[in-house]
Amino acid sequence: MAMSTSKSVSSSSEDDNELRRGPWTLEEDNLLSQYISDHGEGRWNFLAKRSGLKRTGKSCRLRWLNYLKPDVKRGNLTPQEQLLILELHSKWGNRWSKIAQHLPGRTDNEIKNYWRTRIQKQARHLKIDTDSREFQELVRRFWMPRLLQKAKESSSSSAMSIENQEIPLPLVDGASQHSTVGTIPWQGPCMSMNEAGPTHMDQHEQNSDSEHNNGSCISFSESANIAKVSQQFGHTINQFHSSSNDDFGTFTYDGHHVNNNAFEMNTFKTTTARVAEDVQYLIGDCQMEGSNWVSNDFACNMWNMDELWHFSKLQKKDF
DNA sequence: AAACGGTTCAACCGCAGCCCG
DNA sequence: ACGGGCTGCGGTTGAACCGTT
Repeated sequence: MAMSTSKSVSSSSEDDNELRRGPWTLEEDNLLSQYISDHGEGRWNFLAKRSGLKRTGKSCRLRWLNYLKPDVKRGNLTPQEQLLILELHSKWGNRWSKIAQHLPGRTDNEIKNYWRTRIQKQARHLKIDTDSREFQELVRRFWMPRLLQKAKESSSSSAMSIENQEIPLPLVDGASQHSTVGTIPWQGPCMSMNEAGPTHMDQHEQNSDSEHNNGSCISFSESANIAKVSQQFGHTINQFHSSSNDDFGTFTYDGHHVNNNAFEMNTFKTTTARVAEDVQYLIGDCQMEGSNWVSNDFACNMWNMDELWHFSKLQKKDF
């Protein structure tokens, strides 16, 4: 990756005192890593001067946090992580660093790139504004079920339960202690179209009581309340079987006692299948021949644009 | 094989907020 | 209260990569 951009990399022969810009070399990486392991991170401008790097403190900080830091996770985002990003973005908008705090090992830069290159791109293709309710509906009713399906597939293929994949559900803004770790943030396929958008709702959402919803239809703003995600999940299940109890730390489903902190794979599978059924209903005959979204690698690569397009058309009829 | 166009992601920039003298 | 330095955030850029023709 050692190349020089006309704009960004200064020639060292021109002026040894000039700051370097552009891609980092292996030597620079080693120098920075070594300095930080010796002296710790922080005081970036000081570090930049003392380490011998011809970089700004800012550049050093960025390189460390986004690339060199040992706990930075490499590779594609998992479906679970993608789900979490969708959910958290619906709540917080472009608060990348805040979102990143809830995805261990992922950087704000990475999440921002994911959003812009994957999510926003799809919205652009569909001529949908990502701030619109239409888009939020699309996310909730189309993408999330698919990610959920994908998560299920990846979980079952690796013979791991969801709990073992360590999908952290954030405890945020004084969120209820009932919030859990390891719960997929799915709230069900139907939402009220009369609700306000996802922004500026922090105070309101703390007071919103999802128990007042009818169970099958929830508002987007409420569903975006991460603190209640697991609760809503229980209600979604309740929609099918009316077997949940009021304690959303645990609930029963199909006669099984399910702990929200680590709900069982069987439950997850069954629920996913039902969500998929629901989405099949929503999409109906509009599924394109040969576009098997279950087998498509939609979560890791492109979404199926045919389906998205048809789905967005369906939605537009609703508006 | 080469050219081309689209996509990805590391890195940069400007700005805002915080802290401290 | 003010100004300067530092840090962190979000938006943008562009080279490298990848798939298609």
